[in-house]
Amino acid sequence: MTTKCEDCPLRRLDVFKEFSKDELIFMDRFKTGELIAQPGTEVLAQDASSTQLYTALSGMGLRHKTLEDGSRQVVGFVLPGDFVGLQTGVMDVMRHSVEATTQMTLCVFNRSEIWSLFKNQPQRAFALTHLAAQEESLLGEALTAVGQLDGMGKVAWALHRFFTRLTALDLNSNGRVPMPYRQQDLADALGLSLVHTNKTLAKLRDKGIASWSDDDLVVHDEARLAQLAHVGSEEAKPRPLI
Amino acid sequence: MTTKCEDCPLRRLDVFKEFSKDELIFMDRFKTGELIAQPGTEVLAQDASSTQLYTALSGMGLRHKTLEDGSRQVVGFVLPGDFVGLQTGVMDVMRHSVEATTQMTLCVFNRSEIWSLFKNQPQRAFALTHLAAQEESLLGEALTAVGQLDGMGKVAWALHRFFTRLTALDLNSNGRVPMPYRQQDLADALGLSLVHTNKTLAKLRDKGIASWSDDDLVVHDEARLAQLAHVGSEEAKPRPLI
DNA sequence: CGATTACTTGAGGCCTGTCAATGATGGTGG
DNA sequence: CCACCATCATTGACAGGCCTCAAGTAATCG
Repeated sequence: MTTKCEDCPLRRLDVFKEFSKDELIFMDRFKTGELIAQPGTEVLAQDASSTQLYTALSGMGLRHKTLEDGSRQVVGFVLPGDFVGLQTGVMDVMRHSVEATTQMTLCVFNRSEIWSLFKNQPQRAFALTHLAAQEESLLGEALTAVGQLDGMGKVAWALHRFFTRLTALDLNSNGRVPMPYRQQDLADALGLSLVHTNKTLAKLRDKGIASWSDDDLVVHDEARLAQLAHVGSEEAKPRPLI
Repeated sequence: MTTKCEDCPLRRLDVFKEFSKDELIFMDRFKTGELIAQPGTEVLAQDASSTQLYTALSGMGLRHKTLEDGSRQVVGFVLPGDFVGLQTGVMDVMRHSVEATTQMTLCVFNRSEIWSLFKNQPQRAFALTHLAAQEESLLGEALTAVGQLDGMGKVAWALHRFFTRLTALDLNSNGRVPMPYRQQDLADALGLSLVHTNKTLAKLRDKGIASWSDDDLVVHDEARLAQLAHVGSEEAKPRPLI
């Protein structure tokens, strides 16, 4: 038994734009099922094409690229509401892998239906493009953090962004959000070594700014964290959900 | 007197997908004029919205983000055929600035017409999304290079990617392509200091692999450059032009 | 011809990577 | 129930790649 789009819990969050009645009906036909991905499972593979596209409904994962020498760049964290598979949807192949770090539930769409979305549901097509632009924006921020900040800045940036995104998803309870990743994942996202990432996290913990352990991130001083991350305080604008 | 889309020189290049007769007619109505941007001019400003979107017709520029402490991250180089303004088109504001480094000619579109594109020209809307996905892919590669490679690798990656893109645009004459940027621009793109970038370029020159001076990049040993950049040899697939 | 911009080169120091060892936890099989 | 193993987090020591500071050259411009 799968969730009907009408009953989708994500849809009610303020971060997501509202659906018209029409859109809801279309989405319900567009959605062909649900996929349960176990932790460690690869949902989409780099350099491969897929006939299916997904929207994360619950659980978390990450996007990463692997170089031939074995090093790995984490290019993003997949949270509920994120669309995955855009690249295979419009360009044939994925340029990065997507893997589940916790158990994930994903809404499944057929790639072959993408065209009908553009042809019959311009609003939904626009939403898809909006998400693509948003993803581009996110990657630009990540590139800026990795390129311009020092170790402390990078780690602070990542924790702050994560905290903000999770808070928008209403997963923040008293300054605590779930963060079910390994330190190695964060290190690979920031271009830092595992050791240095670990020591930097220890500093943030000792200073009483933020502490991350046992899959939970607790932020004690958000202002200080934002300052270290060199980010202002922008509220999240509503984005589409697909 | 502006170029008609039918006569657009870019359209004939193999990198770009072909237009249908219908699309050509639509694009000609969609295009409202041309903008000549002088070197150093800002075409689109970070955190601002614009009523106009552009496709670069000739000349080169760059996209960059500026932090409040003055440091700058170059998030991309704008070449002929590149669409700029997607973010302001679908999300209101730009998250980076776009500036011309040479004189540029840009095709101008009205942002308000974007919706008619989605409503009446699903093929063109799809093309736009394709470009967005491509841009995301490019940023993912840049992030991987900046995050995982050492100084030599980063510089080699940038030169290789630049050389490949310019070659696809048929701007390669005997292993020489125009590269009208400052070393500081490259440094800001790679998260390296100007000094270190300069010394790394000198090494590549001394080894006879590639030399960049006087706004021209000459690649003498593409295979070695690709190896240093940790990239395989993938041919460029045709992409849409808007 | 002074001022400005960009490129080049050397010297010194620190941030960050690498190596290595230890602890903590959880799963597994005897 | 307890060795055994695998994974992940933690900490110290050391080295090196890259940054910063600084000075000098070359080219362009008003």
